[in-house]
This record gives sequence, C-alpha cells and structure tokens, in this order.
Amino acid sequence: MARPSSYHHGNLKEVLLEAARKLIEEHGAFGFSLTEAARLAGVSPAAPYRHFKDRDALLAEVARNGFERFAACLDTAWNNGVPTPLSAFENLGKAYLAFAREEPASYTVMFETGLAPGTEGETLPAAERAFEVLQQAAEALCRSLPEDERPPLKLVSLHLWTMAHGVATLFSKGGRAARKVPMTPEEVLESGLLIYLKGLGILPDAKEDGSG
Amino acid sequence: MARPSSYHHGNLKEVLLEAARKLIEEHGAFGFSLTEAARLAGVSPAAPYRHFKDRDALLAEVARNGFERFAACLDTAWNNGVPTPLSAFENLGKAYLAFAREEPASYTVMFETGLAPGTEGETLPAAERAFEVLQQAAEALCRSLPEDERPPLKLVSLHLWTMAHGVATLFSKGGRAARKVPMTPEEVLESGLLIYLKGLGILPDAKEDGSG
DNA sequence: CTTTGATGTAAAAGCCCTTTACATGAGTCA
DNA sequence: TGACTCATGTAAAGGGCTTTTACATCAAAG
Repeated sequence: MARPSSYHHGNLKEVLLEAARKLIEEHGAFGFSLTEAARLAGVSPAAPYRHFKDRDALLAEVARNGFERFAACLDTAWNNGVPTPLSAFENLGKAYLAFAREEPASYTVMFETGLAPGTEGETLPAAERAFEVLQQAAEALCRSLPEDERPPLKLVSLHLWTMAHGVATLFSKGGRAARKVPMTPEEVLESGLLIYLKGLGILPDAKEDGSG
Repeated sequence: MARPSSYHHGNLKEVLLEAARKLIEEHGAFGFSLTEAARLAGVSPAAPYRHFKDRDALLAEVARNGFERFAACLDTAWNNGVPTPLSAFENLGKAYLAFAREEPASYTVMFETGLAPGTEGETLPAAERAFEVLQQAAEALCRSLPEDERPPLKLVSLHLWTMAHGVATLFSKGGRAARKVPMTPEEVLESGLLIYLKGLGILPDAKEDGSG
C-alpha cells in the first residue's frame, strides 16, 4: 500500500494522524502545526488538504479516532463484567488510565476543552459508546443493592467517569498532582473508587470486613 | 491611571490579560492570538513584548494570576471550617465549580495540559496554596475518624480534587457530559462527595440516618 | 492509448510571532 | 526652563503557518 518514494503517498491520511499525535505529545496541543505534520510525512504543506478540510478537521479526526480506540479498550477491559463485576471494574479503571498514559495526545484532544471550539459541540458516537461501558459497569455494580437504595445509574456512572478523568488529567505529563504524592495514578484511582463503592454500600466497611 | 488616547497606555499589562481571557473564552485556547489581544487593547502588535517575554509568558501569567484568585476563592469559601466542617466543605465545592464556570479561560489555562509545555513543569506557589485549602478541608473532615481509620490526608485531598476537577472539566462549556444528565454540576459533585464521605465513615449511611 | 479522478506540488495571499531600530513622553536634575 | 533618561509604544521586516488556486502526476477504466 505505502509507496514512500512515489509521487503518491498511498497512506497519507493515517500517517498525518500519527504525525499529529506525535507532535502534540512532544510539543503540546499548541505546538502542533499542519505544516510540520506534512513535513514529517514527507509531503508538501498543501497535501493534507486532500484529506482534511482544515487543521481543525484533522484534530477532530484525532479525537474521533481516539474515542473509537478508547471505547474498544474500555469494552475489552470490562469484558461484560466477568469473572466478577468487581474485578472487571478494577480492570476498567486501569484500562482508562492506561489509555490516557499511552495516548496522551489523543486523550488531550478528546477531552480538553478550548482546543477546537466548533468540534466539541457535537457528541461523537464513539464517545457515547465509551460512556456506555461505564454505565454498564455502574449497573452491574449497583445490582447488588436493594432497588430502593440504588442511585440513578447515570449519576453513578458520571461519578465514576469524573474520578477517572480527574486522575487521568491531574496526573498526566508533568501534571500538577504528579509530584504531590508518592503514589501511582492507579493507586489513587483505585483507592478513591473503593471508598466511593463503600459509600454506595456495595463494598463492606473495612472494620466490618477486617480482611482488606 | 489609564489614558486611552495618549501614546502611553498606562494599564496595558492588565488590559492584555483581560483581553486574553476574553479571547480564550470566545474562541478557545487555540483561537487566542497576541496580535488580536493587542488590537483589543488598542496597541500595536509589538507592544505586548514590553510586558511579556512572549506569547507563552502571557498565558503563563494568566495561569499564575488565575491560581491566585482561585486560591483566594477556595480559602474564603472554606472559611477555616466554620460554622461546621461539613457546611464549609459544601461551600468549598460550590466555590470550586463557580470559579471554573465564571473564569473558564483561567481554569482552562491553569489546568489543561498541552497548552504551554514548558510552563506546567514548575508548580506555582498559588497552586500549592489552593491545594492546601483542600488539604485543610480533608484534615478537618477526617478529624472525626479514629486515628487508625484515617487514610493519608494527601490521598483524601487528591480524591477531593479529582472529583471537583473532573466535574468542572467534564461539564464545562458544551462539555461532553453536560447533555448526559439533567443535573447541575453542583448536584453531581455534591452527591459524589457525599457518597465518598460515607465511604470514609465520616457520614452515616442513609438507611441508618433516614433524614436524607 | 486516452481519459479521468484522486492525490500531490508550487506559488501566493494573509495572518501571526518576534526582533530591531526608532519615537514619545513623564519624571528628574541642573 | 531645558536637557537627560527610562519606560513604554510604533513601524518595519523576516520567517512560519494556514489556506486557496492552478497545475502535475499517476493508476485505473474504457
């Protein structure tokens, strides 16, 4: 498919997205320039316009594309709640943070406001799918509660999302929190979620349990 | 002080910061340009360089400046935990979200990674002060626990920060979460924090209490 | 073999960032 | 009053980026 030395690139769109992620990772979202991405891909500054309407469209595609893989990651990690909802939930949290760490550029463009003003107005289908995985997890976790004690699922999943996103962003890169505490993001998220689940009555209190 | 029609502006630095916040608010962090900020202030494109080393330095100052007001807001809201730690804590959460809503540009530049790569490496004193308010709150809230049940304070304050920051960013602007649930950010944060505090054993379980 | 459409290039207009040399004016000191 | 000085602003220019337009290349289809 890819013909590096021919006049036609053959795989430019993908290569440009890759270059964009690399540049954003290295120089921040501001440091990204279409021209430099084109340079990395070995084409002229005008070439990207055959594949993207403009620079914002490329960023939007990085986001869309990122949400696809993100949703897939979360879905795989959750694995329909097997073997147990709790262990699957732990995997889910780790997968969330792993994605944010391994694809910081994607995560940044996906979630950080103020990057592409027009773009973030629409909610992407893949973003919905990612959120639905969290909602499935919330549902499975809450199923052990008597019905009259169950808080709204959307609310619980928002709480989960909130904690995961908060840890992911506060700890990302040289993030503000990274040097404040000698713990990994995973430990912070997991401990926070455990406390939250205790508060919901899904996990027993430590003093009652004694094993944890 | 300000002489709008004279050769020397008299108040340019402040006006530029204000203009930057306004532009970022309207067009996103990408939409901000030093030249346009200068235009808004009624000066030439080179004038800002008498007050800021470069464009990144202006953004860094927006962040620094924002953290100062942010820390002051949080400190005022917390009010040393009076009348009660719990009510003060509620105020603290509201103040956090209020700041993010009222100064979205500041909040964006303060917390979003990938904006000024070099800048976020250093931790600002004002940012430390803001975090210390959260830590004070965590300490006051945990004081009612027996010592052997108290989790590390830094960890608890990180959890609190995580939830507040998560809600603030997920709900900001046309944020991804805003249309997902018919609740205000304040309601999402407060309910999440209540559940978390229950999990810590600071608040009684709903079924034991019964009063909501 | 020619045509055609997708894909890439070159060139140019316009904006932005930043530097450099120069202009202005307020305050100081004689 | 008058000259000096320093902070602050301007004008002009170089270089980069974005985007458009006209043209070039090449693969595939007829």
